[in-house]
Amino acid sequence: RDKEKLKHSDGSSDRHREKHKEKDKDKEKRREEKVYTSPAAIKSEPEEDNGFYPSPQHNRTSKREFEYKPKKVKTEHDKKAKKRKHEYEEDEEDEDIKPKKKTKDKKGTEGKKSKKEEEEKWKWWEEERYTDGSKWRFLEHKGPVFAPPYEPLPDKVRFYYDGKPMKLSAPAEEVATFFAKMLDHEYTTKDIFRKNFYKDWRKEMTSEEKSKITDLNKCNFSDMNEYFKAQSEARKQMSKEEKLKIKEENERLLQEYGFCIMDNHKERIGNFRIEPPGLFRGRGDHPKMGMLKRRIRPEDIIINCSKDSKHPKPPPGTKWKEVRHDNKVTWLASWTENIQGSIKYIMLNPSSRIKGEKDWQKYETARRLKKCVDRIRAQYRDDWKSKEMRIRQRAVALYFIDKLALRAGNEKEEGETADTVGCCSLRVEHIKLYPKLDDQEYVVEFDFLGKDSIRYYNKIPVEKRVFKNLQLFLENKQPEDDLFDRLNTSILNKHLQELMDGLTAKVFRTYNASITLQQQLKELSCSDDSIPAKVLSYNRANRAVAILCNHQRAPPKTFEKSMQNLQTKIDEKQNQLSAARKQLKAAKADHKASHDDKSKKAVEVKRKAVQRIEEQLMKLQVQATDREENKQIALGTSKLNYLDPRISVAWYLCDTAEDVYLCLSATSISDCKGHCRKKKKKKKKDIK
DNA sequence: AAGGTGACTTAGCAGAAAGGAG
DNA sequence: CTCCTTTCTGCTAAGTCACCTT
Repeated sequence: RDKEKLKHSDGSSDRHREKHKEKDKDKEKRREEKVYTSPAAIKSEPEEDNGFYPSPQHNRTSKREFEYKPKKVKTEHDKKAKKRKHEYEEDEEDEDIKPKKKTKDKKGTEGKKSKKEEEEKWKWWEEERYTDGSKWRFLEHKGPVFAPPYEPLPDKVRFYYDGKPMKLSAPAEEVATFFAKMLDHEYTTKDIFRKNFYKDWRKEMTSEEKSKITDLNKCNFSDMNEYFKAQSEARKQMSKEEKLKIKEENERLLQEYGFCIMDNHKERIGNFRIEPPGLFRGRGDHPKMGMLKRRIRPEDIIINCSKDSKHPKPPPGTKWKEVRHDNKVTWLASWTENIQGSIKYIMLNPSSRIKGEKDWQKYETARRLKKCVDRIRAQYRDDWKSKEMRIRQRAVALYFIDKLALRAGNEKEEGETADTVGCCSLRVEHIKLYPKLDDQEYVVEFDFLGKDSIRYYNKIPVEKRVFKNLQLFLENKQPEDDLFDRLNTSILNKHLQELMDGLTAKVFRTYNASITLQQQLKELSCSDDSIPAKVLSYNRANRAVAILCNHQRAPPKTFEKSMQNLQTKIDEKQNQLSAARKQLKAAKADHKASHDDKSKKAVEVKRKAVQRIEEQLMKLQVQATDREENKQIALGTSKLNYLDPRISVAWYLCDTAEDVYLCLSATSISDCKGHCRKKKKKKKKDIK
């Protein structure tokens, strides 16, 4: 039955629903009597492979409530919840969210915890999505939290110009403190940073200050810097009570401003605090580093909420720039930032329905790509032979995106941002061709800065046709010319859209990341591995993905030290082990001599001890390996954005590939539980 | 087609919080 | 309980991509 549903689901998704709008509306009317709208059965088709990362399945059993009654968030909702049918779930979970109430009396961490549980209980994935492009029907929130106002420095903290103390006006002083706080950072030694800072700082000075201060090199911020260091030290030394007070205040703020109501549900907001003013810190060689990021006022903020909601109030004596009611977007508030002139948004937390749906959709698109990726690959290989240059370029670029998981590479405005590239924006200078390199033929060397100015360096052998094409693309070009001069992301994505509905360049990254995890897990792990071995296998699989996607990190500052510590522990353990082994040997000898019960028991005891220490040693060694391999690799990003969680859950929960297959056609843990009942209990609590 | 804009996802880093050893 | 290490979270920059205008 699952498979039947599975076939129906996402392939037809929005378009299908669009066509059947009328029918949908009709169903909506009948919602009262019939909650369970099961899709028509469609012939099942055997899956062609081992079932990893299979086709999608939707298991939506109820519709979103369209008529919103603000006053009745909980009650109405609860009634509806009861009507829903969840065939797999356990009773304890058959409850929808009930905003607070039972948590109100308990406070602090307790309250937080149970709130989380409540949110988990709303199974938005079992409800219908909007099909008309709207994102919500009702939205109410309290608006953003502004950065605290500037507090002038105490008089004893001095700024010196040309060796003489100088009292700055509040606006100039504030900007000076931004610089003073960063004194230890190497940013402040960079020319561009200093130049940009100085230029913007002058704008904040009084005319008197402007005429006095003419050279940044004569400014001495070190007294201010000391002061801030002392402050942060004092913060660390605060008493427990003081710390608790701050924590409570933060919690209060979170409770008041950190949530909104969207369509009957209380949802966590992602970033409800407005970014405080400061000096812009771009990544890499950014031409705007050091510029002043100005303070955002209520007059800069556009509020978005529903008409029939209680509108957020601007702070006393201020007004919003605008209040609008646009339910085609998901943001609650926005403002225009002054460095790049781009818009910043306040949006919901990833735990929210609106983010979760999008995330799910992303993986469903990747699953659809899996079904037709062979066809697409065959096509681009064919296109390498095209008579048309633009098609060859498109095909080679797509090959890179697919094989190397490169980003699309939009054009960017020169001089506005750091000079970074992606696939379509690669320049001649970023690749080198080697007809022969060591024992390999047709090797391409990539060396360029990608997103966040992270270096991508890779040497890979490519097919002869690709190589020849690259040679062709390079003909008569200068190093700074575009490699793909007949291609850009919009051309590429238009082409991809024709190959598969919803296909864009980034889908290849998602797909290849997830499929790599799956293959690696299968390859690296063994069902009866110990837990530490499983952890290592998982991390290695995760690492393979991170390497594919070039997710790097600066080695942690304490890396060497913590590695040494671990090595010390390993050495100690090894000593322990050899001591234990000696004792075992002695006990054995003793037993051989006496053959009595007592000595036999002693042997057993020693044997157990050896075994235990061996296990501990192994655990430490695994940890060391893991950490060493992870030195410069960031696993978090792929975990968060590229790996379909169903793959991990299925792998963890199941002992055989067959189990994994079954679990992957499930859409929820409760489905999975049905397949792997035995393992469920033991592992359930670990799975968070 | 070119260029600009808006909305949304993806990214690494710093500091906070949690965990664990002594 | 304290102190240090490790892990998690918040922050916000930097991408992608659709859509609009000219």
